[in-house]
Amino acid sequence: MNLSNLIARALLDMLDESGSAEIRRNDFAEKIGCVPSQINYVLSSRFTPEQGYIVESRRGGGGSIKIRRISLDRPQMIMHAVNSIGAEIDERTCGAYLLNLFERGYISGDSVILIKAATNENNFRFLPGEVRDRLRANILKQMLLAST
Amino acid sequence: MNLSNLIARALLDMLDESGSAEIRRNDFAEKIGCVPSQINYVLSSRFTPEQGYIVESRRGGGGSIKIRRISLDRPQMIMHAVNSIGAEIDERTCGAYLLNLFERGYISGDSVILIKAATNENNFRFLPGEVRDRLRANILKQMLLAST
DNA sequence: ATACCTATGGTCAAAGATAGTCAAAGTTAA
DNA sequence: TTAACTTTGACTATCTTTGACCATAGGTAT
Repeated sequence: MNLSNLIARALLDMLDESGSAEIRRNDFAEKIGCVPSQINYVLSSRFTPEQGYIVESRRGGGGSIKIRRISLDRPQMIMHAVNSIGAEIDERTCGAYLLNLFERGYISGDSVILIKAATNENNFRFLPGEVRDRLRANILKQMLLAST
Repeated sequence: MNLSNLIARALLDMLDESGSAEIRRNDFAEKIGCVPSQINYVLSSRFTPEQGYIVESRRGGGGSIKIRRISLDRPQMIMHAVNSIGAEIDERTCGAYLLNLFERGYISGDSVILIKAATNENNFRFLPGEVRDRLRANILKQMLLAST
């Protein structure tokens, strides 16, 4: 494992906790065991806006580097959908959500097919009716959040 | 036996274990006893997509070459997997199936992510333990059959 | 206020570490 | 004999690591 990957991994760990991370370049470099400028290299090669991150920094005494995951258009839309789904959803409504997201270009056709397969009522037939829609909501939300 | 066949044989041996192999070109060439570029020759003459392989590589420090076998009989393989899954499957075993199918090139990385999201134990927490693995097996099988 | 000092982070180019390409030379099989 | 396949190495492309030098913010002495 090369140094840059190590650094990226460490930053990712910090980001996982809250979606943002703040470091002091020199301290962090020393902890990792690299020259400070390598932190810049990693940031510019693996934490670009294209890759979904915003990096801000301040120089001088008390300076630091802040990294945030940004919400592109799509992630925001997905989050909005997930939040609006609620605790239960029936198969019909689930299909409507998927069609809508697909038509607006937020999820791929392949994803729709897979999600429909996962949320199909047939998978749940052996379960009591009361829990099926709740289960479907859980699965749907998880899959939307995971979809590319 | 010429060098290229030797190299191909060595790669095939590595691939047999999991359907994928990773080498560092220079090290591997030295072990075999050939110039590094000959590895490229072997890859481009014997590990093409037409022959059922995907080759990916990365240059620079820490770089490497990855080789994956893809399948020419995906439908059969998927059916075989579906049939061997049985009525119940736990999350761990489910992950193993997915990793195996992915490494052999039967399903895409995107599909793996979606299927894992759908079969995650967290989705089932509110259900009694006895039904979770049965439910997971249903969903997994449906999704495998639906996956591209 | 001004000048200076110190503590940060930023930039860039060179060196290092891999892998890729291509064409010439060698070998083999039809 | 000749066309296809193999082997080699010089040159190229990409990614990583390092360090010298630059820029900026805040504090301190005058």
